[in-house]
Amino acid sequence: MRYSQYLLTTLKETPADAEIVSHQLMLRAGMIRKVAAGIYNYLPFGLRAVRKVEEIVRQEMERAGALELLMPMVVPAELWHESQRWEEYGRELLRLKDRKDTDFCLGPTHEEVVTDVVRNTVRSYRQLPLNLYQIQTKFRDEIRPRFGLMRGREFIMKDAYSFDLDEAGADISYEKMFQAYRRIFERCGLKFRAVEADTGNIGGSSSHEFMVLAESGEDAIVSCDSCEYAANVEKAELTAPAAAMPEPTAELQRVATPGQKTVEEVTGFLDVTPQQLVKTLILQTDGDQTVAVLLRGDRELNDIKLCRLLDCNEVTLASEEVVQQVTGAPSGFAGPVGLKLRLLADHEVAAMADFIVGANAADSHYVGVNLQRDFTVEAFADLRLTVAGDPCPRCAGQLESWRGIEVGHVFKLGTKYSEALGATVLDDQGKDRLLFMGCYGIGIGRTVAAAIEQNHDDNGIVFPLPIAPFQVLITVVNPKDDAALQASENLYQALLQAGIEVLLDDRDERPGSKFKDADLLGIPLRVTVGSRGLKEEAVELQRRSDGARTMLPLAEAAEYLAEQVRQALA
RNA sequence: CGGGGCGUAGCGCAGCCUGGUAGCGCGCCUGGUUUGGGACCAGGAUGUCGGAGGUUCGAAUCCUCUCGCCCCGACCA
Repeated sequence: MRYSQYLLTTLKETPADAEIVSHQLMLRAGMIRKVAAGIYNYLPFGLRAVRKVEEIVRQEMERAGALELLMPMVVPAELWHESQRWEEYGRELLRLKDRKDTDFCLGPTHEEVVTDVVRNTVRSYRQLPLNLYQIQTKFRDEIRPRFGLMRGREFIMKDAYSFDLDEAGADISYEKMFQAYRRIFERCGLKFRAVEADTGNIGGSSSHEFMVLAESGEDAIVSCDSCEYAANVEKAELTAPAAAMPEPTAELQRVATPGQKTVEEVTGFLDVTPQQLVKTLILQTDGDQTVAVLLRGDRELNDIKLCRLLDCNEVTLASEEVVQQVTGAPSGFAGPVGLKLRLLADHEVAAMADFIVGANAADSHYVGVNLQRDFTVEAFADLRLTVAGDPCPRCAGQLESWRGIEVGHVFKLGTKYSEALGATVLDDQGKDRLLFMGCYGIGIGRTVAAAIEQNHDDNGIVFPLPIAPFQVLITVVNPKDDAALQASENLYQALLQAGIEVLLDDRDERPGSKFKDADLLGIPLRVTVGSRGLKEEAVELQRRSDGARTMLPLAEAAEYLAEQVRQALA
């Protein structure tokens, strides 16, 4: 491709509304342009990177035995009614009506549709196992899209769905996809970790997320420093401390704490540590239950764990009015003593004695509080958010924490959808059997963004070669210099012949601008053709990754570059 | 949806408080000089000041409403 004929408008200045570096660079390098919140144009240069990732995904899916199909983006509501998700999915599901007033939605994921395909086409266990995938535009009406392609409302996703006769088969399919994902992200040149994850509203029994490690990641993950355990903090388990409940030593006593509401205020006022306080959260579920949860003062609630325990979809902090009504005090003074509410406590609380709680009365707390003696709870459970330093649930190690960008997610679904939609096959006994499913997603655009997040420097993008829009960039220092123009033209043609993806910067621009653009665009191999080198019948090769420069004899340059590309792709 | 902020040329911004000719830098177009790290000279184009209503002789500026966008929280590939 000749730069002079390409649509590639780079920006010198960073657009004001881009916050994270991948978004800024994608905008500056002319990869994407925003159309509306969370909705983007993929410009030619950006689309090439997207296609690269798609191609790697395709190859690995095919290698794993999956078959590509394409399902519609607009999905009739009927299918979503069958799975109950029309009601359950919430407002991320963009609903619309056609001219006949029939309900449709824009597909945010395709379990229903693919299950419909399979129930209508697969009759026998002999057609199994089956894995169908597509690469398609999804729409989720996110509450808050952000960070460019990192969290769009419209985004390109690879989604695969496996179908097996039984759970053992489904486990094998899951493992195959797991390995395929590893290969995909390795080939994309990413540093990542597979972690245990919550299944959210996709449902199913277990899942793993593939996290690209990056400071800007929206997810917190923990991993063990001595075993293989790694999990999203939402999911990370904590085993109950073995310590027995300590004996009370202090009397229950009410103290005045005027205006001291937060944990910091109360502990500061009483000159104690947050570890000596038990906070009482008054929460409401989407099922309109009100419950109280006890946590050690320095801990945070993991609402996903609580939801699982309460079998609800959402918990929110109760409003000031509700707190006032159930505790008889303004928020900040709630406590378990005498509280008439369902009362749950984190395991850690069971190991505490002589602690501090709110007194359910304005401006006062209790000190010297003890379980059993002063109040009882309905149950102890694992309810808090894991933090770095917590013990590993699998071994004697300690957990470390990281930030990650979720680029892939694999789920074991079981029979949730096959049961809802009635997807069965006949087994070897001639009996109907429900299919065991798995589903597997990769955010294509997000993977590109994550790769940039992980591979850039102050001057711009540093594309890993396998996903670079072009592999080689030829910079003609002065296109008015006929010898240089001719030499670069020859090199360009030779590289095209060799099947190399090459961009020839033949613009009549000052060299400085071209070099700046070259750095910004991040094409892995840059060849500079100028009079300086041509005197020695040579061109200069500079690697974007480390800036290393070498002179290449003109006659061998094409072959050498082609070999470099081949090696990088091997 | 709650909280915070912003909408003025393609991009980055000033002007608004205290109403009176819409500006700067970069980019873009034309011509010339220049050519190994964002050149220089000369000339040029570009705005319904997010939108609607109001106040006023007069509104980018003041008032009301509205739409959009960004950031922090709950959702997710």
